[in-house]
Amino acid sequence: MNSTNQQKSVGRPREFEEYRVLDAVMNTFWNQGYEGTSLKDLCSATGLHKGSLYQAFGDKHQLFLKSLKYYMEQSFKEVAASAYLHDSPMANLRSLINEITTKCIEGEGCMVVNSLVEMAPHDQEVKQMIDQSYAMKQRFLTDLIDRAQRGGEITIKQEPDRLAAVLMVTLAGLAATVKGFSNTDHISYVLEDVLSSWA
Amino acid sequence: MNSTNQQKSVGRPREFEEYRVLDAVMNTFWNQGYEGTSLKDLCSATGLHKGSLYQAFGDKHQLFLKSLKYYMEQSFKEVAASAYLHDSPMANLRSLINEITTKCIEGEGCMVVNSLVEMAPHDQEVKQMIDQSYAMKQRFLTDLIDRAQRGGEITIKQEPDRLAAVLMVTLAGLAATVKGFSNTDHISYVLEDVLSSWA
DNA sequence: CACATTTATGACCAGTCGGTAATAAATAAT
DNA sequence: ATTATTTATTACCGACTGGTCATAAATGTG
Repeated sequence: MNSTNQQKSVGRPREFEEYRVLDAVMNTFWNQGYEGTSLKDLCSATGLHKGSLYQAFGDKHQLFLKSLKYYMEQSFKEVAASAYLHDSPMANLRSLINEITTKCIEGEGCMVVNSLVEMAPHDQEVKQMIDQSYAMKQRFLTDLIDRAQRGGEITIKQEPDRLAAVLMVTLAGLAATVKGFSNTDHISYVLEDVLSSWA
Repeated sequence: MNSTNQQKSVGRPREFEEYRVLDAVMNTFWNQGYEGTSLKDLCSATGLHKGSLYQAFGDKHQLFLKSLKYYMEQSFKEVAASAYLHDSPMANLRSLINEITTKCIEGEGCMVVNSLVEMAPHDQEVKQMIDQSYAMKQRFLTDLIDRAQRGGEITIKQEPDRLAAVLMVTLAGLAATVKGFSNTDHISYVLEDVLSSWA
């Protein structure tokens, strides 16, 4: 009901902003992984005591799920805008892919891919969240590719959803590969090379 | 000096075969990760007590490094043979990639990619091991691609090492993506699609 | 003011963590 | 048989794990 931060409710008021805490938690899980992050880590990252964390967000696992959801929403917002800058679908696809690549290199990977690798096989909830996010992104790419194909900007004859799958897998590979490279120059061309092979 | 398992040394003889233990350890780390695996897990996987593990292989981290090295050697041996079956470089490349894809789906991922994602950013030794393995595989692919290009089987005009980088990244992506798919049908065509876009 | 309600804090819990050390057992050398 | 050497087993360690709970503090309400 209260979409703003105004809280007229009874009781002692919160001393933290939820999104800030979620952001700190997200960053910690992002670069330490789930098992590699202790509640102590989360407390020092957020400045909260674990009692407060539990009361506000639930246990470690729920906290992780919420921070992963937060990551998915934020990163999608940040990046999707790049797909509406130009008139040509292919130009939009290129700038979208470029933006993802840049963010991926800056952030030294992607929390979704990290979670996919670490948790998906043993955590049904994480797997489902990633599944949904994957499907949405796949559709997003398929649509762009389809339009680029119809417009003749992509000449390769292959179903749009299969091309989109190639992009999705390559992007996942980028997120993994970036973690082992000090010099990311060589890696930043990979997605461009894939796209240019479709022209 | 003793390349066989014969041990004429003094003292109580070992009751386990080193490679069996390493194999069990490898499998445990492979599908639970480093942080997700406890010494207790390793003991029940190997049937050894932790005292024995420590004496024979060192601490958890050393044990991990040894099992990762074991994985790299074994998996490379298993797969590289596929690249010498045919006369045509492109056919060899295809069967190599197919073999890797199959193994990756069967094993539900790749221990190197898992370790890359989980550990490389915070573990210099793991990072170096992966770096070396990456470089070797990259050269292996570059050589195959170069020959396929000279023979006219690959018509796309792009430096072989850049095409090899595309394959490496896509393979890493496959290893990550496989972890989230119950139905791996859609995913098994991705590498084929990449290769066919080069023809 | 007293009260209900919510949050913040820190003490506390049993269980597990990685790792060590003492001891027992099994072998070869003497 | 005794000894040296290596391995197997077990007990043990302090530190940390995720999680809970009692209490104190801060607010709105009556």
